Amino acid sequence: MTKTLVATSALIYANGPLHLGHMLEGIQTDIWVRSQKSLGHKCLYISGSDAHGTPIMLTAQKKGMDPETMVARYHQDHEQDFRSYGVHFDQFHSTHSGENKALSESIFSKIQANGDIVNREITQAYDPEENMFLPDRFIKGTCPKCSAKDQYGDNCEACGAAYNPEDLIDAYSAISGAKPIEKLSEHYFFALDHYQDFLSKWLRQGHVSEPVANKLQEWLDEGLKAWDISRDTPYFGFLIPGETSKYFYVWLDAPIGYMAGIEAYCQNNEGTLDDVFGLDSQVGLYHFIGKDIINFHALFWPAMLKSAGYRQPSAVHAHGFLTIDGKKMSKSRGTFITAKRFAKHFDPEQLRYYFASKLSDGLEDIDLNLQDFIARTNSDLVGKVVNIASRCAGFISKKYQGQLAAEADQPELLAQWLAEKDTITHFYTKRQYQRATRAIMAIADQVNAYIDQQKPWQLIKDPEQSNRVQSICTTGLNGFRLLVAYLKPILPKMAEASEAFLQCPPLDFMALDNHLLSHGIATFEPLMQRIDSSQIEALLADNSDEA
RNA sequence: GGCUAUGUAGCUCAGUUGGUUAGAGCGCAGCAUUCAUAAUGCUGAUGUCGGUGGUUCAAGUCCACCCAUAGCCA
Repeated sequence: MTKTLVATSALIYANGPLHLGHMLEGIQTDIWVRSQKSLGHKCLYISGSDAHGTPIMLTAQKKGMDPETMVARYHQDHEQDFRSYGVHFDQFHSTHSGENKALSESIFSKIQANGDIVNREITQAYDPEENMFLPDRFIKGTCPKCSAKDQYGDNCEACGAAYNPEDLIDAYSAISGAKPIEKLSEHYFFALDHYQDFLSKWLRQGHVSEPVANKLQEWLDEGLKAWDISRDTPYFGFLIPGETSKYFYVWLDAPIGYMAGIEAYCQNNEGTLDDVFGLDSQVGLYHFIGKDIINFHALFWPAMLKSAGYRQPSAVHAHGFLTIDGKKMSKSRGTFITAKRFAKHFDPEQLRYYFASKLSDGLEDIDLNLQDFIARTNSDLVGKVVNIASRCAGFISKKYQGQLAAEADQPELLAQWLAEKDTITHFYTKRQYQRATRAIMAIADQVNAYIDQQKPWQLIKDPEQSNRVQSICTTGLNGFRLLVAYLKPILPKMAEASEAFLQCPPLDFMALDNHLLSHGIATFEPLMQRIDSSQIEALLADNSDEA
């Protein structure tokens, strides 16, 4: 049955270059979308720029440009980086867009009309020199627990303690250095507590995995509280209707950005936003996110949608973080690698395969172990898969004018490898890419073992055995064709090159049943480069990243 | 500090509802092979399953506590 699906990955905060952690999510989602398309489903991939908030405003100030200009620049830069990694969006939109402004305002008023907006005065730290309220992370000071200096307002990096900014000793503004004062302001709150019962049920209906539900259970156990959705000027964002100095908090309009992206897609193509978000929608809606923003996507967002009269996501899929050689990505430790720098030294498809070989449907962090990355690429892709084409193609080109035999030797083997398709596509759908790659490599091992048993390089010496050699290589190359088809969601570029080599139509999961027989192929050319360890040294020595 | 996860061979990871001698790939050792981007095949070695107690006829798998790591705490 053909389904209509929409997948999103988290909108990218538009104040810096893309790094490999962003790529992990983009690649995970892209592989899923490609696999679903290959299965014949209609599947859209929506993402975009997250353009608002204090950090964007301040970064732009520091760079001496308008936030609009900076956001537009990173928007283009990010989409380009994703493209170079084969991550293809049906719509890469922005939260700083007309669609998003209209939707944010309309959702706010629906929520308000539903009685879920409350106003309350709160006290907040205020920078008297910059004349602005300070978010927690822009207040620094001495940790009240361990006395470490220059710690952020929410937690201490030295001892790990969590506290409130007012607990800091000798607090100062990270922007001006001034001592913050307390100031009153009226804020808008979304009455999340009205959705306590709704969310308790929703979380246990399979929309999130059990570990995620357990995590969010903490919030429910403590009792949900109203969520502050407004910020005072100066702020880069959308003004709250009827206000002149109060804006929507960035996390209010960020998830609405998914809707804006879909609406923009519909305007350029077909359908309406309501097809996806209407209460009777049958479209599968899947959010791929990192584990740090689970609360926004699996508590606040479903509640907002409920209040505003929309459907909820079919599922929220959270993944872990990327570490590099076991360490957190961090600029100071030199383990921060931008997408651009990595792509200068490696074929991005190699990273796609490496990530796939380690990704599961769980929350565990993924480690990019650079030595392991070499081993995986060289042994799986070059040594196993591409090697099959390489070792069969020579015979076919030199001895048979590039023609495959009319019949495969041992067709039952091909049937067996083809029968693995359902298992493999199931793993893709379940986001168990590690299992998918294992299943695929197990087939590659079988194809290589088969060729080894048949020893075409010995048979070729006997003219009587010529037809057998041709049909053995035909079996080998058809095995290769299936392997490439199975890998195509992960390696779209290598698959295209292989299609050109095999001179066959696009290798979709839906179109694999007919093997290539009495069929001409092109001359073999290397489809994937082996990695040399000197490339890692070059990557680590390269300091060309944007400051 | 509280909570949620994670901790299995040198490396990266599987281990279903507890059940015979704990698995895979890479790496390593030996053999075979030379068609292939020094690729492939066969054989083999390797683990106090983070620690300590406990439940059980039986625990990597359940329980308690401890240690380490990560994330979250509106």
